[in-house]
Amino acid sequence: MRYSRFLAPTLRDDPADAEVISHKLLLRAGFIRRVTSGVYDFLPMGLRVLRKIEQVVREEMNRAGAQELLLPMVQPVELWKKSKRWEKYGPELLRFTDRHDHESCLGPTHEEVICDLVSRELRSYKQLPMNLYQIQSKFRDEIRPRFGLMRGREFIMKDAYSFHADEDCLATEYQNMFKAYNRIFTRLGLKFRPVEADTGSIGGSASHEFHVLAESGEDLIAHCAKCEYAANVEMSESSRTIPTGEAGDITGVDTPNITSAEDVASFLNADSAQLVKTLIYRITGGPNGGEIVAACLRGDDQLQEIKLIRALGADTVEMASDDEIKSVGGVTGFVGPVGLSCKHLFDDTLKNATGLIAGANKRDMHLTGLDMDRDEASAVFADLRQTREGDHCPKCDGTIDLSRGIEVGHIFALGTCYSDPMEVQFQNREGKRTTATMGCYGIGVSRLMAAIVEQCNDENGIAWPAHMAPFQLSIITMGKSDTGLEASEKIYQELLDAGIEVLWDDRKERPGVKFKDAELMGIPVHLVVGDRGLENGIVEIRRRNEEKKEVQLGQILPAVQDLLDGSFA
RNA sequence: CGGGAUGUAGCGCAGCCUGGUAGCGCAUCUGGUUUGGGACCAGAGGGCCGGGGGUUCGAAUCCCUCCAUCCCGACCA
Repeated sequence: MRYSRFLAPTLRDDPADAEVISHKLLLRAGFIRRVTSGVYDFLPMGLRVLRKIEQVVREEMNRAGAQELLLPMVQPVELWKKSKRWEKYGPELLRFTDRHDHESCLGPTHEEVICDLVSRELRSYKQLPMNLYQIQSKFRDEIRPRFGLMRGREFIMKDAYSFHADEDCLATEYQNMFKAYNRIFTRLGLKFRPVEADTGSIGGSASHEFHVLAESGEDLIAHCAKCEYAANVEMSESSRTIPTGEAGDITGVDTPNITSAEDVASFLNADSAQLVKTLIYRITGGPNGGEIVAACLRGDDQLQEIKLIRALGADTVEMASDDEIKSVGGVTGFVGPVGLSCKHLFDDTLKNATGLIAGANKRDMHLTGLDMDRDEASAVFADLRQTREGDHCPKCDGTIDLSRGIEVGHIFALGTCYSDPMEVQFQNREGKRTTATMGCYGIGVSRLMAAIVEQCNDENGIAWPAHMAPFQLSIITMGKSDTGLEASEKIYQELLDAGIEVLWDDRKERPGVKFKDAELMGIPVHLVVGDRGLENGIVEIRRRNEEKKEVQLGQILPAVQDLLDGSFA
């Protein structure tokens, strides 16, 4: 490709509204442009990288025995009503009505459509197992799109769906996909970690997320420093050492205008772990919607809302208003479990605890000497607290570290939660109609592009792993004499004929501009053709950010191939 | 949807407080000089100052309102 004819508009300054490095660099290097909130153009340069990522994903999925197909983006209301998700999915599902007054939606995921297809074609257990995947645009009307490609509303996803005659077969395929995902992210040159995950709104039994480790990640990952244990903090189990409190009688103490756990603890000269923090929530979705509940934790722990939601069997929860707190007998700032009329859940760390301090549900007063076994004998316990750095690993005697991660893949063992309502059935060996068991497996392809940049960048721009770069090599023609252009053209043709992806910077720009752009775009090998070298029959070649080497004109191809091979090491 | 910030040329910004009819750098176009790491000189094009309403003789500037964008929270690949 000749740069003078190529749409690759680079910017000298970071766009002001880009926050994370991948967003800045992808905009600056001319890979993407924003069209509207959470929706992007992929320019020629960006598409080249996207295609390479897709190709790695495709190769590994095929190798793992999955088969590619392509499902529609527009999906009819009937399928979503059948799965009950037309009601459940919420505003992220973009719905619209066509000229015939028929309701449809843009696919945020494809369980409905694939189940519909498979239910019509599947007859016998002999056709199973079957794993079908596609690489396609998805649309989710996200509340807050951000960070460029990291969280778009329209994005490109690889989604795979497997169908099985029984749970054992699903478990085997789940492991197969787990391994395939490890190969994919390894080939993409990423530092990543598979973690145990919440099954979330998709539903199902087992689930792992694959996280690229990066400071800009939106998720928190708890992982053991010693063993393989790793989990999203939304569900990570861990324990902590807690000082035991002195047993005693319940006593009311004045705590004028002192409300926060830390302030009460220091006022009473106690450890904030001895405080019971009581948070009042309203269940906002699910069968028990509207109910007010209390969650009680150690004063120095944070509530993990996802855990609360799971413990309650709710869909969503919200912090209760002051009026709602009052309605269950609480006083904002001085809420405690004693005397609250709503259902309350205690964190596991409060089991058998003695000498606790809690709000008295009276203004300016707390209770001391609370004893769980004596005063809350019928308490219901659950794991509600968020894992903290330094906690004990649930699997070994190691300690837990926290890292930020970008979720780039997610695999689910679904069971029959979709195939059942969607009636994906087959005849088993005994001739009986049986519902297929399912798994589903997603990779955020466009998000991966951003994640790679998050890990692979330096002060000069994007440092693509060589096999992900938009071009393998850039010819940088110096000066303005015709000899330089003519020599460059010959070299360009020679390299193209050898099957090398070449960007020839034939623009009438000064050398500095060309170097800066090639480095910004992350092209791994630069070939510099200048009058000075040509007089002596040589050109210069070098890898991005490395020392240059001189090469005889006749030796260019082998030298280039040598450097390119080296780039894969 | 809550909290915070910002909207002025393709990109980055100044001007706003203290109203007088829009400017700088980069980019673009023309001519010239340059040419081994984001050149220089001269000239040019490009703006309903986010939209609407108000105050005023006069609004980018003050007031109201809507919209958009970005950041922090709930969602997710």
